Amino acid sequence: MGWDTKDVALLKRLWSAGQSAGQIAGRLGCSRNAVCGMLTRLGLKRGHKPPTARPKIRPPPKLRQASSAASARPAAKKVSRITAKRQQPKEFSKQQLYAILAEAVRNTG
DNA sequence: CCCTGATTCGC
DNA sequence: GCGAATCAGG
Repeated sequence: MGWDTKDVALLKRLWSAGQSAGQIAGRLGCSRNAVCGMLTRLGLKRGHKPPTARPKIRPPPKLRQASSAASARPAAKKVSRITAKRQQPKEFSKQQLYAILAEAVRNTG
């Protein structure tokens, strides 16, 4: 997932527009985790829920993937909705992107 | 039950 | 720096 300037821009735009990480993730074609992580790295976030309780208590589930640092994977989403996954890469035309953006801003602005 | 958000971990 | 794994709350 090479985060291009446009990707980050779209991410920030949709995020600011009020879109959820899942939505942005879907539009960008990546997992919400990537989007959320990106937002965290960018220093965005909405600051809704404070670090309820996530110190660093991570059991020894070592060995996560065993290949690329951050890239491919069945992405079987451990948590919830383990029934079907997105197959189509979801291609959005510029017009379509502008459409969703318009809709997003329409909702927020 | 599902979705959503945030953090931490491994490369 | 990136994505995945994972918990926590609504």
